[in-house]
Amino acid sequence: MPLPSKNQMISWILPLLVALIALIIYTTNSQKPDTANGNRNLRLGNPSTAVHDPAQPDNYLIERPQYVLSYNRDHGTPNWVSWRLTESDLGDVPRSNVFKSDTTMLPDEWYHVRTDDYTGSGYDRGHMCPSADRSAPPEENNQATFLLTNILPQAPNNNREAWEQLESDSRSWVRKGHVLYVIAGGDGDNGTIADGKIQVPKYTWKIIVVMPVGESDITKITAETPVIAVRIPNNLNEKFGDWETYQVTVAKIESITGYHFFTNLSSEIQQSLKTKKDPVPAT
DNA sequence: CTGGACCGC
DNA sequence: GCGGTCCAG
Repeated sequence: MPLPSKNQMISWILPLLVALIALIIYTTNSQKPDTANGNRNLRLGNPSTAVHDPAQPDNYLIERPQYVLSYNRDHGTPNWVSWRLTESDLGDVPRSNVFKSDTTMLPDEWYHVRTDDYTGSGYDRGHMCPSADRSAPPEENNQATFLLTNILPQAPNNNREAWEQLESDSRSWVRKGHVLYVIAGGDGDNGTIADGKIQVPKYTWKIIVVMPVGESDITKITAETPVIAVRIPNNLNEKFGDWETYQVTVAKIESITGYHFFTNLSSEIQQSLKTKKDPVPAT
């Protein structure tokens, strides 16, 4: 058997080396996800300084191309979910409708909330980043919104009425050319479901920064940029009004949650955005 | 996966 | 009617 030529050696070793290096880069990156500020969904700041570190199980950063969130292991829900919404996020991908445990982003030994945990609870599997906000191809965008780390138990009348109407109006603003920076979550204690594995929040809240038409760069945000914030009761059998009924200041949500929003903006602009209640943009 | 329900526009 | 949110089987 003749010795392999130099060329044959290279044809074997080179791909092997490339594969090895790629594997090293891949594993290194999956342990250290993109820095939070580089993700388009978290440009305004990280409200609870969440980190992707199992030592902080109740403020555990999960970054996806579709949204970024802080997960609370002991609540089985996100603390908050943050995403950017633009016209190019809206498309024709059908609603996946398949709620799934998040098996890729949580430490193996943590409890992984299952779709069955919500069945018969009386609460909806309430999307924070909505399905319809991630309807542009590929399908993974929509499927990602059905991961249960993006879900919290939401009273049906909250989810399907006031909350849904605000989501729908938001998409209407986006179709008129506005880019939105959105962050949503729950606060308070309305008991638990699934034998205590999932905490039900007493309120759901949402903050929306409405960018000038055609702008997505946060340096274009001024003290006059509209901000819409709501905090909606999450009680079964609550009688709900229009979402405008529930408008609050961002300062109110900060004082209740202890989070700090808009930390990537100047303190002057923060002060303005947090203390005003803006009129509702035209839909 | 399908079919059925709700709601608001 | 439609499009959005779900549910149960």
